[in-house]
Amino acid sequence: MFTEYLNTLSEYSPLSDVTKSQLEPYISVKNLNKDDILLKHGDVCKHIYYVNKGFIRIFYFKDGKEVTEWLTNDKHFFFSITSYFENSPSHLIIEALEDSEIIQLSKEGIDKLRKVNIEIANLMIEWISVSLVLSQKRMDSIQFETAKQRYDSLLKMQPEILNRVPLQYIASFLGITQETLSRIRSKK
Amino acid sequence: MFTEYLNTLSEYSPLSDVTKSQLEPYISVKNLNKDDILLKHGDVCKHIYYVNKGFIRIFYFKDGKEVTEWLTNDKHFFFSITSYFENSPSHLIIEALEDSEIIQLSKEGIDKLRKVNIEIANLMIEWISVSLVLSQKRMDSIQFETAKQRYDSLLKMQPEILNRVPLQYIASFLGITQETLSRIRSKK
DNA sequence: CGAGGCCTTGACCGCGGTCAATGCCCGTGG
DNA sequence: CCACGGGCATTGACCGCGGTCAAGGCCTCG
Repeated sequence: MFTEYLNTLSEYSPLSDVTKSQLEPYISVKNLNKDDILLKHGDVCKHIYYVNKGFIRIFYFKDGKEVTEWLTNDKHFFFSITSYFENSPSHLIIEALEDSEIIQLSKEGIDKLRKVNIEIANLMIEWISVSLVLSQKRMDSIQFETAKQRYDSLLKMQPEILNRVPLQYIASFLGITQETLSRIRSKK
Repeated sequence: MFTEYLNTLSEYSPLSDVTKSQLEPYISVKNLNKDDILLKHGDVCKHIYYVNKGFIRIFYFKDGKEVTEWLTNDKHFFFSITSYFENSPSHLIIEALEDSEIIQLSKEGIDKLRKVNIEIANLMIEWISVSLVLSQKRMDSIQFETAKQRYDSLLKMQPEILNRVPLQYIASFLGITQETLSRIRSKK
C-alpha cells in the first residue's frame, strides 16, 4: 500500500521500512471531482497533502475578492502553512480544478511520530526547509520582478498550466489582475 | 556557560540537560563593533545566530543598490535562509548597526546532532516553522499593504527601531525608497 | 570652514489597478 | 436548430502609488 508515495517521501529524507510501516496508518486517499473543496474556510488544516493526479488551487477571500495563493499539479506536496502550524482556522480554501487524486498524511500522525522517530523528524525538517526557501524566493519575485517577468518565468516553469487553469486564477497567482495579464499576453 | 541562551532555545522546544551539554561545544560568542561584517557576500552561512545585544542588518546588492532584507535587535534569532539550507554562497551580507554581541550555533553541530538527537530535530522543526509562518506573513504584507500601512505596523511592532536604524535602511526593509518613506513621514 | 553623509522636497512618469463596455464561447431550453 | 444567457477574456479610459532623477537643506566631524 502507498509504496510509490512512501518512496517519494524517502527522496526528501531516507526512511527505513519500519518507519514506513509506522506512517501507513496515517495515510489516506481522497478522490475529488472538479470543483470539489478539499479544505473549507474556517477548517483547521490537519494534513499534508500530495497531488497524485490532478490540479489544485489554494485561495482565499480578500475584500470580497478571490486571491489565488498557490496552484499545483501532479506530484507535488502542499498544505495551508499558517493553519497547519498555528492550528488556527484556515483563511485559505483548497479546491480541485480537475478531477484529482490526493494522498493525505495526517498532522496527528506526523506530530505523534516526529517526537519519537528521528527519521520522521528529519523528513519534516527537509520538507519545511524546502518550503521556506521557496517562500523566500517567491517574496523576492513579487517584490522585484515586473508582472511580465513573473508571467514569463511561470510559463517556463509550468508551461502546461495555460491549458489547465483559467487565466483569472493565473493572474491572481501572479499577484496581478485579470486585465493586466490580458494586456501582457496581447503584447507578444 | 550559555545557560541563558540554552534556556531560550528550550522555549522553542524542550531540551534535556544531556542535550544542552551536547550543544555546548558548538556554541560560541562573537563580539562585533558597529559596522563590522558578520557574514560576507560569497561566504556560506554556517551558523544560526542570536542577537544577545545590539542591532543587526541583513542586506544584499540588487543592481548596484543595497536592499535591506531584515533588521533585528536584541533577543532574536536570524540566519541567511537560502545560503544555510542550500549550502550556497550567500548573496546576503550581515552587518552590525551597533556594537553587538552575537551567539552562534554552528550548522555543522546542528546537522550532526539532529540526525541522532530527536530533541534537536524537533527544535529545528519549531524554528523553521516559525520562520515559515513569518515569511508567509511578510509576503502578504508586501503584496497587499500600502507603504504607509507597512510603516505604521513596523512602528507599532518595533517603535525603538526609529532611534537605532537610519531611515534609508528602514525604507529598504519596508520595500520602498528613501524618498517615499520621507514623504510618508512628513504627512502626519 | 568645508566635505560628505543623510534626509527632504519637487517634477515627472510608468506600472498596474479600477470601472465599464464589449467580445467570445458554450451549454441549455424553447 | 437557433436564440439567449452566463462565464470568461479582452480592450479602453482614467488614475494613483511609488519609482527615478536632481537639487537643496542640515549635521557632524576632521
